[in-house]
Amino acid sequence: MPELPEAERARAQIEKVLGREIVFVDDRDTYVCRPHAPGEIAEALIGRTLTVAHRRGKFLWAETSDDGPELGLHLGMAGRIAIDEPAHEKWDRFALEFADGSRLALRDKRRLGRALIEPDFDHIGPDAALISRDAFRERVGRGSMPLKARLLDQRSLAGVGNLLADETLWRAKLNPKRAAGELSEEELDHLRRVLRAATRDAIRKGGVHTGDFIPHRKRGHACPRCGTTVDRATVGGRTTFWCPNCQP
DNA sequence: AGGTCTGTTCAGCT
DNA sequence: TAGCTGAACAGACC
Repeated sequence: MPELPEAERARAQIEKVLGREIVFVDDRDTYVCRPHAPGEIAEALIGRTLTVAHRRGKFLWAETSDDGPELGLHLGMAGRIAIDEPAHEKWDRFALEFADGSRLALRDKRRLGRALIEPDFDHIGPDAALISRDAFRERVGRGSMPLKARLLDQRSLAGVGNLLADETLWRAKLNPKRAAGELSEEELDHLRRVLRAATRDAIRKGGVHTGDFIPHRKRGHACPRCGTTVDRATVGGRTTFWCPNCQP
């Protein structure tokens, strides 16, 4: 279940194959490669190389040589980038093969990942790890939506998933159900600092889904800070855990 | 073995 | 327009 930290690892993986000539593209999965027909992505990429790998939030894209189209990739909920691993017939939803025999695959059990050319990121907000203080105040601190729902909205802010949202709100001692627009500037600034720190920690630990990032995120578990049993509810359409004592 | 849960994005409502 | 709901997917889990 990739979030920003996992996406950054994936971007680094893509960097390993920059400059290699693409000789084959497996774009047969019309769901993952929508809206393209089979062969369209292949036609656009064969003969070119990937030149630069970018990321904003969870969205990945690579520039291609000779003014070629950009290649957009998204890991969905279960995807990862596999470099030079033996091909997996079922789970490799998209793949590039290079002239030197190496291979890049979008390996995704759930099939919610995406691969497409000329991706459009106009509607995606600034990266959660890079957003300025003023932009954060403006984009997050508005509206009547629950604060957690606002953090998960990739148009407001790109990169925060369910686990990172819970971890960040727990560290910041903010209740996920509070209306985002009712936070003070001080609370928003604090939230932004905590979010950046939590994101850095998650990247360092190799991702947010390693198990120990937010250990109390289970029914009936105790808050690591005060021992209170955590509450559980659906907020913004997502399962949410919080400490009713620390996050009033 | 079957039902429930999982998370992100997007379409389609109000 | 803002915000909410459910569909899409398919494996993990109980």
